[in-house]
Amino acid sequence: MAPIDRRDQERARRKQEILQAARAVFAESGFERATVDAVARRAEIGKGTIYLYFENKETILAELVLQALNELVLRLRAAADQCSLLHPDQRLHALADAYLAFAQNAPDYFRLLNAYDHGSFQAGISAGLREQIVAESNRTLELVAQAIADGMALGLFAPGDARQLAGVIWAALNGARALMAHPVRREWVAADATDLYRATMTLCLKGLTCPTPGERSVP
Amino acid sequence: MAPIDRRDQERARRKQEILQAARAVFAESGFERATVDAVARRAEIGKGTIYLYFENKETILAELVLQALNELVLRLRAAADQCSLLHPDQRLHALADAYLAFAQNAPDYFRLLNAYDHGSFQAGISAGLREQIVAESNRTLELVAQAIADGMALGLFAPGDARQLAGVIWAALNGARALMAHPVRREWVAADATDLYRATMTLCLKGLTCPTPGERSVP
Amino acid sequence: MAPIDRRDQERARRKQEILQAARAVFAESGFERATVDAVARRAEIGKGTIYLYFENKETILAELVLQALNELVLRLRAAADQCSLLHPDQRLHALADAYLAFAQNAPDYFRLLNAYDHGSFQAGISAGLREQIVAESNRTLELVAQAIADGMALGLFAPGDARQLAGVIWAALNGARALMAHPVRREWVAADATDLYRATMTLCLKGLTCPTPGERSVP
Amino acid sequence: MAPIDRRDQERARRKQEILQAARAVFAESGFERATVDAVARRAEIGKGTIYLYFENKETILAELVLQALNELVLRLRAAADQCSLLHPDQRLHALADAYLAFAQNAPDYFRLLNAYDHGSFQAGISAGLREQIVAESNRTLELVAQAIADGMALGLFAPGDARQLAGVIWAALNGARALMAHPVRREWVAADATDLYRATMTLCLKGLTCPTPGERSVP
DNA sequence: CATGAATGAGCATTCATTCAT
DNA sequence: TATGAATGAATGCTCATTCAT
Repeated sequence: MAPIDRRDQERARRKQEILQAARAVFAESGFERATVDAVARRAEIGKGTIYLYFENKETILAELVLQALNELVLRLRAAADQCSLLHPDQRLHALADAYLAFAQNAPDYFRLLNAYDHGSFQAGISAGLREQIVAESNRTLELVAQAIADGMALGLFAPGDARQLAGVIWAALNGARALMAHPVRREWVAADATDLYRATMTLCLKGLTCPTPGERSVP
Repeated sequence: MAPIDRRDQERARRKQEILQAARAVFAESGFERATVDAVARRAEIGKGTIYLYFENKETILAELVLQALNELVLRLRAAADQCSLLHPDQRLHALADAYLAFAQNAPDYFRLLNAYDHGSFQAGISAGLREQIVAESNRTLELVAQAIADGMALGLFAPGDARQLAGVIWAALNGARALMAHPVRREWVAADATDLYRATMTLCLKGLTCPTPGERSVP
Repeated sequence: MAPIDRRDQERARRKQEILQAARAVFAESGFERATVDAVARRAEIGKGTIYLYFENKETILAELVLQALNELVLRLRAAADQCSLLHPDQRLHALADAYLAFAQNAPDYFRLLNAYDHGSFQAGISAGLREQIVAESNRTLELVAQAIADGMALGLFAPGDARQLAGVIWAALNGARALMAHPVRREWVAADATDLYRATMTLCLKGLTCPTPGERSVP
Repeated sequence: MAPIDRRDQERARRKQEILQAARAVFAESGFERATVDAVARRAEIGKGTIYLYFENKETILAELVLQALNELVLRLRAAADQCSLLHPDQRLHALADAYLAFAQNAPDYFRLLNAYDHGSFQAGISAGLREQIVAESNRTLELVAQAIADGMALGLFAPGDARQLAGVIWAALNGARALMAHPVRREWVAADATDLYRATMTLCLKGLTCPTPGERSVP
């Protein structure tokens, strides 16, 4: 291993350390309230060091978001692949479950995704990074759209605009998750978060599904 | 009218002026970036005066949120009342439309609702105010739940947990709106925001509806 | 005296206090090294207060420079007026002496003038302020040019471009002052600063003067 | 050539490379704003390496200043030598022209000289270096003083303190150059920089010169 | 010798909140 | 009651210098 390799590796490791520290700090205090100082303290490095690895506070967030999206897409793809031969219903359920699992297992990443979606970070983030995030973000929707399109092709789902329906379903899942993230509303609904989430997917699938020919053609 | 009344009235009017100024300023710059100074300038009063009417910058937000919720509930109730005798399907569609209309006609209030939901404002807001907000917020869900319960009672919707389903539907609508608020995703979905929103409600209703007896009992 | 007047007066007084504190601090450490904190401490006020009176650190410098120039022009004009009826030679000597006196009595102001001339403060200073400074700065040269023009009109000085000669003389005086400001060079020249300064003016005047007709036409 | 010599040579070359890089960077951004990082990048070496060759950022400036002075003295001496047999008037003109040429051909060096004169770099620069700079700086004045002394000895200039007059003339030239370096004042004077500079020298020489005996003793 | 990663003091500026008038 | 001047803690970011490799 050449020394250059070692140095690059070391550099990448350090960057990861900072990112993980930032992930924790941002999750704790929210991006706006979090300070670079706090990130540095968490990473046990000097404040200036952070600026050797990142242009900006905002760039740290963006890189974290990209990382989160990578992880999410990975999980979604794994779920989709595993169910590629099954009924699209099941594939969609699997995608929904993977999404929920991600939100539950990596809640830090999840908050970050939301924070990035909400805030307006046009300045400070390089165009390339922004594009990567958009691309990766779209990939999640594409996996859902593919499952729907497959279902339509098989005549299991009523024909329609797969992308639009993917949007609807993804939005519904997201909404359900957001709803249940609020303790107050969770209390009002008086249901388990996972149950409500599953109910959402079930409801959507019921709306999506073609009445089966067998049920229709009563002699 | 006693002088005390007059004074109270004056005081209430002043408070409203500040709130409306804050509403405009918060909408323009976002809550975090908005400054109390800007609110005072907008309201054409002294900065210190604001603190005679509000404990905090956060309290201003909270009172605005309460106002926004009041307005929303008013609209939703109006929509529900107008459709109280019609098919619950139509009542739910009317609620959804009223919600969307609110988001479009009072975008300032809407941003505020989201900002409040997102931020973590535990400190600085009095418990009483927080409770009022929670109560008013729940009222929106109750209207939806009522429509669903009525539909179930009439045998039009499959029996189930009305609150849970209200949560699901409300969440789906909210998710749809949030999805289409993002230019990037709107582009990907390639659909009109209102269309997707309606499609969401339609999908949910399809999932909710009992197959009609008439359709079933084919002789 | 209306309260508004009093408030304005108070405000102006405060501004002056800050300016005088800044004058001292800038003179001590130089503009670049001086910190706003130090100015605040010197003025015995909070750091934020400074920004109620000035946009910028640079604006403080600019206002000080304007003040310095006002003072300088005042002194030069007084000197010129007092000698308006005498020989232009004497008026120019008076202007030079006034300039030197200013440099010696208000050395803080003088350093500031130099600092401003040297630094590049395009940003941060309002256009209006910049223009005022330029105008006031030119006024000093105009007084010199006027004296020269008068001397030419009287046939005492050889005819020529009064503005150019004013530039030459002013530059020479300035150079002399700058030279003697350096201890090292003062030592080398081994002359009193004031003597060298006067010698400069004398030399210039000798170069300027027309040989008097009476001395030439010896029968 | 011993290996030690080679090493010394190599070291000197390296030092020169750094100095030339610093010269460019300082000229571009000014000494205060320039960063050691930028110098290192320009010199295509590591940042730490610079500190193997120089104690300080300030020392780099000082060594550059010494180099600039060496170059200036070289040029002045060449000009003086070439005119050593001519009328002292011409020698002084030649010195002035050489000075102006230096300012125009090596503006980087010139800015550095001014920056050094202006800033207060007592700390950080070794006493020895400071002394060298003083010595070399004085050498320029000595060349002027010599020309004046020669003129006095020949009876061409009125007798007087040659050093003092050298100071006056040098200061005048310097002032003229500084005046014309300012766009605003150049505009006011409405003259070509070189013309004004020459006019300054001419004026000084006129003030210096003895009325020629032939002109006086008209019978 | 050469490197460049790491450091942390330092800076200009902002802003929610207080309080004397 | 209304005001707005005053405050100072807090923030993101820079950069000369050091030091382990």
